[in-house]
Amino acid sequence: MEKSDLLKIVGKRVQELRISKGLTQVDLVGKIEGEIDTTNISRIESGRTNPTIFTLYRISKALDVSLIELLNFKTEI
Amino acid sequence: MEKSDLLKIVGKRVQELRISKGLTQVDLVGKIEGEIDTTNISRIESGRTNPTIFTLYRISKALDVSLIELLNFKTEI
DNA sequence: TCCATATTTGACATATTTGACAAGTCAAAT
DNA sequence: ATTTGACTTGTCAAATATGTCAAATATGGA
Repeated sequence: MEKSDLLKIVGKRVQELRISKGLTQVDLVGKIEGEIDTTNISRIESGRTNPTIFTLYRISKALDVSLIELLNFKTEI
Repeated sequence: MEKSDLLKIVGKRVQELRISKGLTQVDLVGKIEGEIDTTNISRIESGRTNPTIFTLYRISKALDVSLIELLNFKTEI
């Protein structure tokens, strides 16, 4: 699988979870430990950046799911 | 959870899978698509670096497991 | 429409991953 | 003791993730 396709899938999953929790990007940023910005959330959700595992971990915690759940895509990759 | 703890868990999981497949780091690098170096495998396995999701994905493919399986730790995180 | 909120995008600086190579460590075998 | 294999560690440069701010664009409601 292409890098860009992987990043799109990851991003869509983040967005899907965020919206299902009724959170805006601003809300999500407010719940994330440490520094982060809607800029980065936007870039991750749109697949424009290749996030590190720790960044994804922090996002998963803010979304009240485990990292494994965050990465549990519908598509098998 | 601390960043360093997360990275150690991820690294141990990579190492555990690699060894269970009877591969050396050199073997693994040989199976990974695209450029990579045993230096990075070593750093990831020891938790000294915070790999991107795409790097972990490439490693998972070389280990013949899905990304989700690679990140399926014993410890719930 | 207008207004407020939400998101995206660009520009820039900083931090860190990654790739590459060299050198070091360590254990095992001969 | 030397060699061999596996892994670690250091350094360097390049690419890129991240952080920050500002501006532009989209979205939805009154």
